[in-house]
Amino acid sequence: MAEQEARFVEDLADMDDFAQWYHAVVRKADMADESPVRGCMIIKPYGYALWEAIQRGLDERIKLTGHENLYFPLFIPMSFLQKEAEHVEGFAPELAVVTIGGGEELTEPLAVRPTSETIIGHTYARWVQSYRDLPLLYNQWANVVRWEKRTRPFLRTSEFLWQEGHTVHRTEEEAEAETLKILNEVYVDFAEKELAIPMLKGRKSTTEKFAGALRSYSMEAMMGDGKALQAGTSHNLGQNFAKAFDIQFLDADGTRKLAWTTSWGASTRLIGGVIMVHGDESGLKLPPRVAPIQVVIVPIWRKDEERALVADAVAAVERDLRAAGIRVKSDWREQTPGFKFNDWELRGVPLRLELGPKDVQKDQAVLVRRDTRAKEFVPRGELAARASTLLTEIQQALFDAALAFRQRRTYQANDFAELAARMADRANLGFVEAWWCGDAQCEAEIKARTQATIRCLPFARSTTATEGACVYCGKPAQEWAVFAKAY
RNA sequence: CGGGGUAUAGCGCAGUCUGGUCAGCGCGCCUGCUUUGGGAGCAGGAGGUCCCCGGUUCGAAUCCGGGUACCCCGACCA
Repeated sequence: MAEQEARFVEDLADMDDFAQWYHAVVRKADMADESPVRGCMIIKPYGYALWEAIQRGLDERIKLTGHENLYFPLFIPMSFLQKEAEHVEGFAPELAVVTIGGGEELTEPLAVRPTSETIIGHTYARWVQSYRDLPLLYNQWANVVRWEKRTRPFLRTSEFLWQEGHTVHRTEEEAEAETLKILNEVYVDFAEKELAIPMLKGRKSTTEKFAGALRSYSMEAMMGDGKALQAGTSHNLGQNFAKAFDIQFLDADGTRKLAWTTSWGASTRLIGGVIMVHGDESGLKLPPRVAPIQVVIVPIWRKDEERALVADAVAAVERDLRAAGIRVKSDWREQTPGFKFNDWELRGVPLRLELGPKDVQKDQAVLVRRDTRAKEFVPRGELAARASTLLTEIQQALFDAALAFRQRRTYQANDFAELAARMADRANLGFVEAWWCGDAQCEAEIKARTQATIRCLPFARSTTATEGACVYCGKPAQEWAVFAKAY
């Protein structure tokens, strides 16, 4: 028995080997499967249900902030990508290109979209005539393809699912406001409230910004191994794409003006984030608000009469919970309760409800939290209310735990030696805040020597000083930067 | 794309060095009985182009050549 248990959890127990643990969770929790195509994954129902929850949460916010959904084609003429110099340089190395269609060589190769700024820019140029047409606030849910050198399930796949928003504005201020609104009111709000992942918000350094953007902003999350995950980006594209695709409008003053555009995206990578932020040695821990199953009912019985008795009680409880808006599932598989307990913990279901003959007798049920494993006996009539309360508490507890972890693993460095030491301490890896002179050279050398990149120049600084010495060169610096190793 | 590792049943593996009763084990799966409040037991059973293509040989999971995919470490990126 002990041996079996050891064998069952062997891959998960060793969280020190985080990469191994991650792969094991993805597979054992039935989130995804491998595909025959390099770098592409099959998202299984349980993983896809989580993605659907993410889509719902983001889509709702995207629409609340005034955007509409539409859809552009998968293929983009190669010439479109070449119109914005920085953009093509950034994406050319990872393009998949179609050269044959219907058995015949195409006159112009078609890129499988790595992102849609170009084809959308081309189209927006026709849609925008007057300042009265602005702003254009559109979003699309799509798949994109980037031929990545190294892939990992959810975190980096050759094909991935995402939403990409593309907007056009009359003024620079309006475009900047849009960019920040998306970051704050859509991405961070969703990630923190629904995924229970605390986010660090900030601006990207020039090196790290989107290819073709004027300024990029991102939200960065700390994973369980202390590495950073860029979880959502919002770009102020300035007039770069408007110039490249000739998006102009006649303004109220009678002059033709170049428009200002933005783009922003969040992807299936968020699923990887949920796994790596909340998971533990028993597997996944899903935030209740996005968990495909919020309460799993494990019925317990010995004899047939008991089973019938329990079945009635389970059906009634299931109805109650469903009526309270809780996503519930009863597990009637022919397995022992112990097996099911472990199985659902592995899948990260926030609350387990045990119901056996003894409970039917006492008109109660047992509720067990996934996060703390705290167990309580609850009278039948109070189950739905208590479950709702617990789900809310778990949601908050997951966020609090993640925030506490990030705070514990966030350091400051005064000089390069301190920064390097932090990045070398694998067991306590995390974010390091430090002054940076703004020189890309310093940024590059830090990266070469420590693997750490500037995740962002955070909006909220943990120092009141406005100036310091660059962590690398020691020269006067005004930028407060967050360094980390990243996925 | 460089360096390292791996590919044998759904999963995890042994066998490969030294070619020939070598198609094996555990878990899982199916059937039956007994079980069921923290990963059940016994009995019987099903399941494999040994990743693919080519070569060497009387004979290849095993040796040689070439692919493909996955994992790890880098460089590149949501």
